[in-house]
Amino acid sequence: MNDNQVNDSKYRECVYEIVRQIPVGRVMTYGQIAGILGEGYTPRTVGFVMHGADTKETPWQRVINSQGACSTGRMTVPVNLQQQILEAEGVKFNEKGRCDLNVYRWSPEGFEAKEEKQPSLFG
DNA sequence: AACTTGACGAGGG
DNA sequence: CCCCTCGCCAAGT
Repeated sequence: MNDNQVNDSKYRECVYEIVRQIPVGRVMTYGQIAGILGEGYTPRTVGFVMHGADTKETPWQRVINSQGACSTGRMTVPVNLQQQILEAEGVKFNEKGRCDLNVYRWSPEGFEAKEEKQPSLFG
């Protein structure tokens, strides 16, 4: 019996599912993922869940904070490792360690609707 | 069962 | 623009 423990990590799986869909050169914020999952999910918990992500199966580096910066801080990984990986994927960071979310922020299909300019439906 | 911690976000000064 | 505070919820002790 070793396949029943997967059922317990259902909460985390939802987060990983979205993160794995982030294409190369793109990023998402913790709050954005929390907003998509909604029920019981908050930026705080998403970050906590991401902390347990598999570095070989989940592109954890593509998840950054709302400021467009890496929040890893002084975690188990070397300083700014996340930023280094993203830069290798094509994401540009400024000297403040922040990138332009208006350019790199990505959303899964069905959740990108936010500023859809209606082509003058009646005029 | 209760308290504390944590890869966050928004608001106020 | 930077710093501080409150809210938010899961997991560890």
